[in-house]
Amino acid sequence: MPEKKSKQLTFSQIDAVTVSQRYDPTTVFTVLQELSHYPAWKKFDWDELVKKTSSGISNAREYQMLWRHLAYRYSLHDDFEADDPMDDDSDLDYELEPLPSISAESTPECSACVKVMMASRTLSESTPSSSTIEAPLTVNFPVCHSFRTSREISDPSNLMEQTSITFPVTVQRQTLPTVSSSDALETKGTVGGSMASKRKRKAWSEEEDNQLRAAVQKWGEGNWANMAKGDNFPIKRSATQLSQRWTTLRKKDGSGTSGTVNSGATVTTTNTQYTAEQLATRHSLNLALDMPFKKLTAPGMTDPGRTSMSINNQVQSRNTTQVSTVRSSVPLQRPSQQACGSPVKPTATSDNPVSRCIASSAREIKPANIHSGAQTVSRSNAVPNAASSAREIKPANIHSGAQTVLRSNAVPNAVIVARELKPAIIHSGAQTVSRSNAVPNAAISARELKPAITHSGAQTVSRSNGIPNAAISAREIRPANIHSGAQTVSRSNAVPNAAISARESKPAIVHSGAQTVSRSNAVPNAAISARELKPAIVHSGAQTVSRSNAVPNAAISARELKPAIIHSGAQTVSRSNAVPNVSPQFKVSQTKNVAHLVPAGSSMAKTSISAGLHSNQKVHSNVTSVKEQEKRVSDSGSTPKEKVTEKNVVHAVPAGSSLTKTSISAGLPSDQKDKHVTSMKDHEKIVSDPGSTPKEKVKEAGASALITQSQIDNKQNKVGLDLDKAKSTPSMKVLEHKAVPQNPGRCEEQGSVKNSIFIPKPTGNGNSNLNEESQVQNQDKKASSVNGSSNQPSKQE
DNA sequence: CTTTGGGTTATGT
DNA sequence: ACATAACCCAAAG
Repeated sequence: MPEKKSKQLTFSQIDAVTVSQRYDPTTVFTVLQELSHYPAWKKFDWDELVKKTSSGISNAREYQMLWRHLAYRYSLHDDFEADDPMDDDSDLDYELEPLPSISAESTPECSACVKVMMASRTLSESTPSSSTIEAPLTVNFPVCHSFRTSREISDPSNLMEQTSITFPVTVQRQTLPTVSSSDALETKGTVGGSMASKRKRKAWSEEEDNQLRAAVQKWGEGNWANMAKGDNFPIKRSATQLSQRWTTLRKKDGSGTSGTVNSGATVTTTNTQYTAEQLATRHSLNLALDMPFKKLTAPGMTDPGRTSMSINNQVQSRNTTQVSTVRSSVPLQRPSQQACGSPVKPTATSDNPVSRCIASSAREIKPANIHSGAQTVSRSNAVPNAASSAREIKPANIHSGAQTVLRSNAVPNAVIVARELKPAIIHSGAQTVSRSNAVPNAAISARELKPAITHSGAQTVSRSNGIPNAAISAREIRPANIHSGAQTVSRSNAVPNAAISARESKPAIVHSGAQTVSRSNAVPNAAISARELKPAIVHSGAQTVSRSNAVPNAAISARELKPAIIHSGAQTVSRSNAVPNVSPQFKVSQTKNVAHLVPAGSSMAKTSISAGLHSNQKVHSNVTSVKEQEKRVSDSGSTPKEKVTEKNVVHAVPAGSSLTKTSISAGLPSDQKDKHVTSMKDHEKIVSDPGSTPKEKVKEAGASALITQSQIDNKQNKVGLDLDKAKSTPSMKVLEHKAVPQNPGRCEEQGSVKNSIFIPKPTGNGNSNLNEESQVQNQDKKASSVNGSSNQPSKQE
């Protein structure tokens, strides 16, 4: 029995056994529960507590002792008549480790312990609830106190044995404490009859959101059915609902406005994530304690760092969402994977400069939350001949940290590999597979970089300076959302004999970032290839496979550049100036797939075309609005003169040349009905409905909308007839760029689609994306004709 | 089975 | 009253 107090002790399994030998789990939980309900501002009045307690403890000193044992490993002595005063809190200076180390094996057992304890409690109390959950629960107890909980095995000699026990556990089903206050639970047939209310909506609570995030983290997106069916899945929603909610959540998280960006160490609600085990434990505790989870704060503590017991600590740290007093300075680790309480940085590093020839690998580094820490697989200084690899680095949230697989200085002959870097959300961090300085003969590869959302971080596979003979490859870079970050596979300066390849870069949405496979300056004998660059939507970013200046003997290839919609960005496969002997395999200006062509400059930093181009939004907004109006029109049969006001139009905000200035998404309507990709359907619908003759106005505010040639080409053939039909709706007012349309006759008259094509203007300075950008702006804004390819935008009645 | 589109409801302005 | 967001259902893929 532990007797000595010491700082940062942990509540060990031995302690648990000690407690359980002495007290019934129900008693323990009751005490904790009562204490947790105790006003936080109040100093514990043990006498008062004991008077009211339902734990069965009648002695205030004993009550206090139990608490202190749980919270601070205070010794469980038998002498309750001790002479030390009750209000002596001196021992409370010695708190337990907030996140004690728990072995990977014992974690599920802890969880199981809680379940069993919960079961015992609910059984003993025989709550008058109707339904019960019955399931065999196999628990592998190295050291535990199962005999008490099962109430059937009563041989204490088994105490320290390692046994595997299967409990027939029957748990009373209890209502989830997750329902928000505004929601009633009456939906699911509480009283035997009325299932009739088929559409009782139930708002998603914060906790449900977090649970969903955790579930997605565990099962991945798409397995909604499995989640919904999952036995211990806490969310009682259908698969469809899960899916829908997830899309909503993603949007939310992607908006970056929901307090998800934290500068400090504290965690806000939306990004707290839980693993399934955590959730299970948490839920079990909820049930066991019969209390809302948020009340598990260490009660009565003035020091928020203090906690009640180890398991409580874990729970607390997972529950930073609503417990304002808990400072989650120590990010939670996935308990089943790693030991709890590991330091902030979940790193697999070989930073030791002394060591040589080290291979460091990290598999499945999956911290739940990385708020300010860096997840790094790195080797820092002067480590020759090293190989570092990281597989499946899947942080759920990286708020301000950098996920990095890098090697920084003077690392010759290194191999850095990162596979499946899948951060769910990177808010401001940089996901980088890079090597920076003077790294000869290196191979850097990253496979499956799939951040779901990158807000302002740069996803980069790069090599910057003076790196001869390097191979840089990135496969399957698929960020779902890149808001302002740059996805880059690049090499910038003076990199001779390099091969840069990027395969399957498929960002779903690139808002203002530049997706670039480029090589900029003075790169002789280089091969740059990009395969399957398929951004779904590029809002204002430039997707570029380019080589700009003085690059002789280069081969640039791009296969399958298939942007679904390029709104204002430039997808370019180009070589601009003074590049002899080039055989680009992909000619942009002649392909249907790339329409909105902006000559890419040499500088990556300057390729953020966003400049005032949110035509996308305009188009979408207008389309959507018109659609809706049309709907109304057709519904009413009238011809209302409705206006689509500028609310639906995203105004042109000239963006600066630097990436940091191109956060177009900020100005975008938060909701495009989630139909970015599919909105062309709306187009079709609009123009294809000849029945109505709405006199609608789609106001343009200065800037004209843009629909790229790819859109036109992809859709126009299909829509062609419909477009013709659409002539019958001349009252619809949409701007049009009559710029060398492939179907000029049609486009000119329909007035329903703005069409603009930008042919790259060969300038004297191919580096100047700024110039290019401004040209685009000019084209867009002033509708000035560049190369005669763009005409004045016109409004039609 | 999941996603998508549309309708409905709730909430904010 | 209107606009938007959130939710639910049904159909499409």
